[in-house]
Amino acid sequence: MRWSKTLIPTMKEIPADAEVPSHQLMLRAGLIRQLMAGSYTYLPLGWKALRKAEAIVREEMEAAGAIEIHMPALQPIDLFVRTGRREAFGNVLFNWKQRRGNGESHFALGPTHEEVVTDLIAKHVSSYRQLPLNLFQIQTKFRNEERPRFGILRTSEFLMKDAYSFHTSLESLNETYQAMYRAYCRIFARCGLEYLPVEAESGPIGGDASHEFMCPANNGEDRIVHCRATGYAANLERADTGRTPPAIATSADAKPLTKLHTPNVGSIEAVCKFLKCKPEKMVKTLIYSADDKPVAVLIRGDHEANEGKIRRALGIKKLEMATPEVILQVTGAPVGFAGPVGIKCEVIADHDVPLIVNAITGANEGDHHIVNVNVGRDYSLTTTHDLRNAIDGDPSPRGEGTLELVHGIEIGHVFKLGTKYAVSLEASFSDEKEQRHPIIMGCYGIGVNRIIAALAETKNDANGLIWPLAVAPYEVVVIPVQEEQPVLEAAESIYSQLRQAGVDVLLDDRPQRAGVKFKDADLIGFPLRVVIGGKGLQEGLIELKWRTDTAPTKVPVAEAVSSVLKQLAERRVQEAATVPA
RNA sequence: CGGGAUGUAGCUCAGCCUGGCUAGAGCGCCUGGUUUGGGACCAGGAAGUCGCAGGUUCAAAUCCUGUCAUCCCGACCA
Repeated sequence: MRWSKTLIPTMKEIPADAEVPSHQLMLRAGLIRQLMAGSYTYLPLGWKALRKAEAIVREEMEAAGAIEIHMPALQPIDLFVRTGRREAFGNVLFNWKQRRGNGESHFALGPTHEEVVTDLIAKHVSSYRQLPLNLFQIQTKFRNEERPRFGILRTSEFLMKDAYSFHTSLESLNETYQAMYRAYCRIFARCGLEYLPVEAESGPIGGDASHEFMCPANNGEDRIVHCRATGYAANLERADTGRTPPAIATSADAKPLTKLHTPNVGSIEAVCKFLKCKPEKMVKTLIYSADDKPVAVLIRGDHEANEGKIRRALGIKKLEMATPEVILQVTGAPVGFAGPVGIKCEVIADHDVPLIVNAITGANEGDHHIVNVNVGRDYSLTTTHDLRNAIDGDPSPRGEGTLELVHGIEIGHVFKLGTKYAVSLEASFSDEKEQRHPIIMGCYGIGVNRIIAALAETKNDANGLIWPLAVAPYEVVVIPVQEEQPVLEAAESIYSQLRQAGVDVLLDDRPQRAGVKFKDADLIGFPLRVVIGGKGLQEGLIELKWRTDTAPTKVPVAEAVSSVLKQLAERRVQEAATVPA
């Protein structure tokens, strides 16, 4: 392609609306333009990169045994009603009624396709002989995000690869799950992304039923926990800590219990300010309603409670914050003054709570707190649990090393669904003995746009983007640096030979000064730059420079094309070396 | 949906507080010339319903009310 024949609107200045690096750089490099909040046009360069990522995804899915189909984005709302997801999605589901014939139809735009694909299978698969089956598509998804954000990191319309597998047994599901997991690792590695598979909140099956693939990035929306020593990685919601129950004993330094008047001072923050103390000296007493029974959960003042862990520790299903009436009933005080001393309900505590010597807690009396609260003397615990979110420096659950909290961009998710959709949409199979069973499912998603966004976010320097060869909008840019005949002819010749050799090459044929072309090439981040200039030509040399290198190498004009081909081949081998088997 | 900020040329912004000339600058764009290896220079030029609507006023980019849009924080996110 010739630069003068395509549309590459680069920008010198940073658009005021763009805050995160990927958004700024993709706009400046002329990859995308915004239409409205959460909707972006992919310009030629952005579209090329996206399509290359899409092609890699497709290749690996097919290699892993998935079969491509294409389902409609336009769907009947009825399917979502049947699975209960009309409620679950709420306003996120784009849906509207429209006249059709004499009646009115209620449509939805697909936010994902579990319903459509399960309906398809329900109608066309009835025997165990037809399973397992793994279907995928690469298609635009629509979600009415309450708040689109960060350029193309969170949009209301995005390209998703979604795969759905169907099985007669958990063993078969696990086999496909593993195959998808491996395919995902290969996809992200081939795209040149740093990625971390993390344990995510489990689905209905439990255990290791769900993994998210995260790209560590400062501006990622997700928080993940990672242990470098053991490789343990998990979503913050899910992450265990390696802490163990401490000895529960009253400290020798325990001071006398004292009640203080703290008028209208309810929150941890307010109490700390009022009593001039640190949050880690406080015990947060959260009153929950656990399967409709009140429970007090004790957490250190500076920690965050983790409701999933609380639910598991109590062995219950339904957990919600107690109402003010229930709180008044068990504590005798309004919200904000609960404490473990003399409380009238079951109490469970996080491991760190009994370690606080002379703690500060609510007094179970309006407008009062008590200080110098100590376990054993003032309240009792028989054991403790892991009930809070992990923090930096916690021990790893795998026994060695410490946890580190990092931000990540979610680029993929693999999930064991079980029979949830099969049951509600009546997808079942007959086994060898003519017994009917619901089909067991798995689902596997990749945000294709997010591959590009995550690359832009993490692979850049002060001059611009740095693309890996595999998804770069063009692999090579050829730059004639003067408007002189011999220079232009040499550039044209190298360009057409590279094209014939199958290289994805762009010729910067704009009548611009060298500086402008160099700045643009760096900003866009073409992996390899070929520069043809008057001085060099007189010596019979042209320049090759990788975006990742600081200095160019010079090669004879006659060897220009073969050198480029050789170096590209070498780079491809290098990039391939990072891809797991 | 709660809180905050911003809307003036394709981009970045000034002007607004304290109303008053034909609404400005830099970049980009067009024409001509000089230049030509890291975002050149000179001369000339095109480009704006000052987000939109209403109000106050002799007079509104500027003041008031409403509204729309965008961005950020939070809530939400199968």
